[in-house]
Amino acid sequence: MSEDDQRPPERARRLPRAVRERQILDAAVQVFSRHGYHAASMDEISDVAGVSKPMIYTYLGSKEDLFGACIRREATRLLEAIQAGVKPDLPPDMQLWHGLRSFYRFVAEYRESWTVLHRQALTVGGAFAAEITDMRARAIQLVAALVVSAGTRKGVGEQAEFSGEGLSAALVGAAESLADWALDHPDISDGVLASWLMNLVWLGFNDLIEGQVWKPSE
Amino acid sequence: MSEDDQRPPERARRLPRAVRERQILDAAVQVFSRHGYHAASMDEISDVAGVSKPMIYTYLGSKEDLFGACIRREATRLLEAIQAGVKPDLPPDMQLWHGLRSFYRFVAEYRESWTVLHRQALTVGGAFAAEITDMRARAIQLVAALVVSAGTRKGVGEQAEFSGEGLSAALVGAAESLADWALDHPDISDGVLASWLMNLVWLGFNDLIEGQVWKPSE
DNA sequence: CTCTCAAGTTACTCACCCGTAGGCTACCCG
DNA sequence: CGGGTAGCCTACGGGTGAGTAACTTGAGAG
Repeated sequence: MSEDDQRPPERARRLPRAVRERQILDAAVQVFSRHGYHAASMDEISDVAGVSKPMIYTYLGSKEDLFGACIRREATRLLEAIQAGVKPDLPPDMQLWHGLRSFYRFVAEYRESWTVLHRQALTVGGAFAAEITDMRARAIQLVAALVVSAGTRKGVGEQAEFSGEGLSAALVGAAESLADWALDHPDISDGVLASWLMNLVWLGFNDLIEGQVWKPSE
Repeated sequence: MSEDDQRPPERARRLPRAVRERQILDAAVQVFSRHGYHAASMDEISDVAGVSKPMIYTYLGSKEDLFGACIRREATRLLEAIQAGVKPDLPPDMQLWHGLRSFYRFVAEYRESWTVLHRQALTVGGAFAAEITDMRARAIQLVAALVVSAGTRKGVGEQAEFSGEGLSAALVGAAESLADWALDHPDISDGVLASWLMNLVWLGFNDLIEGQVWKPSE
């Protein structure tokens, strides 16, 4: 084949460091999201990245360092995507709605990022788990701020039936779970997903701060 | 030490197979819940179980078999715990409430079981992930049945703002997430946790089937 | 008392995979 | 043109952990 003389240098060529680093991180996110931290091998990552293994070590450091770099990049992306969608001067419910829409848009577009952050990051243990847990805690407190803001606006404080933090944890969990569900139902738009959640949660929450309470009827 | 002559046979002794199998499974759940599937080593499990490694292989098979046995035992326990608490002839909301209470009671009592099922099982991939996903799907459909039952009772079918399956996925996620949160707040009783969720979700859901709808206000 | 079989162990093999040593080649600058 | 440096690779060391072979010991049956 005379083409073979022309084509073989197709792979690799010399590229600047920054580009390689991005390729490696992309490959790493992909492989980590598929297999999880421990089952992912550096060989596979280097293979997917189209680069030899020592490149990874010289550019990004050890496996743990690499995973950390993935986590941080994807976490930053997610947070920026959400913050870009939120409008701080709207009322709490509209803020929440816009945040949710941005969130679902992100998950749909970067599902591997979401998988790594949501499922795999916790299984490593140690520093990363703490980092992720921390980020999630910040998200919860952000939501809690909205909830409490809406609550005090109506003159309701902490009560037996009402724990801002607990409810926010539940709400964030509901959002995450619905995100997972949506991965299997790509035809549902982010607006619809956000609306479902608003209807489920915000209406119930509104009742609560209006003084209406559900009690076991027995 | 003359006691050493009496005490050394304290570890191990000869025990019937069934007892050893339980010890091994207990140890495996403990270790898997701490480290996850891949990071857990058979040596550590055998050590915790107070048994040598070949015992595990003769009784429970390979590492994957062992993990499967753990998953199945804990999943069965969880389902039985929930079913034991539920009263089928009550109205939907009360059924849900009792189910939730049993669930939170189980999580508090067997937190390692919950960790293995919720966090670790999905990271193995392949058959187990499918099994767990399946079980979770059954839970969601069970909840969906309750939700739809309550909905049709009031004469509401599927609408744009209303997908029984989606809402149930969100609800189950909220319950799971609140369970994780509750692990860090052991002073909150299962009744309170269940009540929070009922207030958040059921009230909102009630509004929904009454025709009240949240809409973006812009 | 001894024969047999289940309970249990030590000590090994083998594969996999993280991390690195050392060398090669293209591009740039004087 | 010739060095220097940044991009890039092949090939290996070494450690860890799954799974096994082959041995030992106790307890009950005849």
